[in-house]
Amino acid sequence: MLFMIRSTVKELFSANRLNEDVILKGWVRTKRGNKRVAFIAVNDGTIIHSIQVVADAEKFPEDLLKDITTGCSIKVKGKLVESMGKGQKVEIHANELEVIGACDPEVYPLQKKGHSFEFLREIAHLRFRTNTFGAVFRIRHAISYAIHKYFNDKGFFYLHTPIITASDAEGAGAMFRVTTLDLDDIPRKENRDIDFSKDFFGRSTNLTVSGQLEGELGALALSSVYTFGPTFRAENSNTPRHVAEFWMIEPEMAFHDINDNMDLAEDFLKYLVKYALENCMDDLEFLNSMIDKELLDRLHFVLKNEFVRMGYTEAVKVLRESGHTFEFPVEWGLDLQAEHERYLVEKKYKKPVILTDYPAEIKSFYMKQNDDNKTVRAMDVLFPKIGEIIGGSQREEDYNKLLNRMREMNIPEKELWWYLETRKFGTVEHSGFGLGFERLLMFITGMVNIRDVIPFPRTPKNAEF
RNA sequence: UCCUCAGUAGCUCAGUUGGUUAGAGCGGCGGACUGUUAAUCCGUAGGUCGUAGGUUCGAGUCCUACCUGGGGAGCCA
Repeated sequence: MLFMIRSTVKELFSANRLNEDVILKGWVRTKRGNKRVAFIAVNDGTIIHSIQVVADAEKFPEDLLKDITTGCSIKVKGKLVESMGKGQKVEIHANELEVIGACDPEVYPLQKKGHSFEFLREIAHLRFRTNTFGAVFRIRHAISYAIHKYFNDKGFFYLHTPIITASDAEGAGAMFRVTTLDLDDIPRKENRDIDFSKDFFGRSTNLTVSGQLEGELGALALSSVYTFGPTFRAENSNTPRHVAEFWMIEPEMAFHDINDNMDLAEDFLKYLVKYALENCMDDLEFLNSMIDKELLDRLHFVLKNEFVRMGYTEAVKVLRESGHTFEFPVEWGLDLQAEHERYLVEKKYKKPVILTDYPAEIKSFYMKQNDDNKTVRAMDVLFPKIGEIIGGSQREEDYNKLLNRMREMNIPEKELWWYLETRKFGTVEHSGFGLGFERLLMFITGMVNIRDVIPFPRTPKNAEF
């Protein structure tokens, strides 16, 4: 054997390489043993499982074995053999060992034992090396891929909507300003207003809070498009379900009404859950055993059951007749509170619920107005434990109705002239929704804090790493 | 932003009505053990008690402000 390439742990466990000489590189999770033999668990992140490397003490200098500590990176050359011990089928009997990068155990923060997620957030640069976060981020990748696959297979086009936007008209939340102005010497107009004509784009700009409006432009030519990109909200939100920078998937479809929209949302979510079950079982089983014993049951349950679909008006009726005492009032015209949504999803129906046809006053200007002149074709998908995972609607395609609504809600029509023009030139019925990628991941992984499903969470007062 | 709980060793926590030298488990280190699985057993080091003020003879403990984190609410994905 003149030349050998490194094998990953995943390959060693899946391919039939028994009794072959192999090279392994990875990071040491634990080392056990005695004077005669050392057992080294090596993980390279390709799979949740670590592989056991067995080193006979007599074959290696004492100092070398001493340097192999939790966290260090090593190269192992040896033979893949059936394990003599219980707990693993195969292991590597080492012939050569080399420490690639040492790791001082006095200061290395990760221990063999479990750590709190709060602590691991403070060492986000190292938490990838834990079983839990390895699993979460492998799943995050798999679901990202599945999203593209789903839409591609359905004939959707991936549309890149802008990250920097000049429109702050949508009202989806507070925005982060993008500027190159000198903050120590801000140019002012005569009336003391900031003179944005001196700014990079010659106008005020922000980070996007949604690609929807631009997505609609694409859909009204390409039929079906989707976006999948970063989204920014400068809200001072401090909850386990909010981050300032997150990833959102926003499909937008021409010739689709609200029912088509709901069908797509349900099919899409189920596809992604199914994809996880079919492709990430190792990681899901780990999460199920260590994080959330009901995770797999819940995933299967969502697949098996149809989502409940009901109108806002009916939901209000159900809540009022429930006999349940709520802290906040339930009354037609008021927005539903978290406790109300939770009652419907977790107590009453015990499955995902899609609510539609909300009062116009509590929803966005672009939603299609119903004939009752009171409600709009909004659609919220509510999930157990997570709450609103999708928000969407059929869009108002009637130019005059849209314009009137914008005036009523003080949306600056001049800034959105391009949005209005699509209703002037060959308008069609269309719909879409926004899925919070991290919220979906919370559901699929069982993680209860959104900061633990995104590699580097951005929250108020925290932009470390 | 509001409500609420918390901050003590590397980690997770205990610390009584304020009282003398602040404890445990885990992890680390040293040793024992012929194949271990979160190994086990013996030994050992390790602390500006979140920060700044204040009350008191005396503060980890009480008070005030601030910082950070958790949970709940709002905003929403």
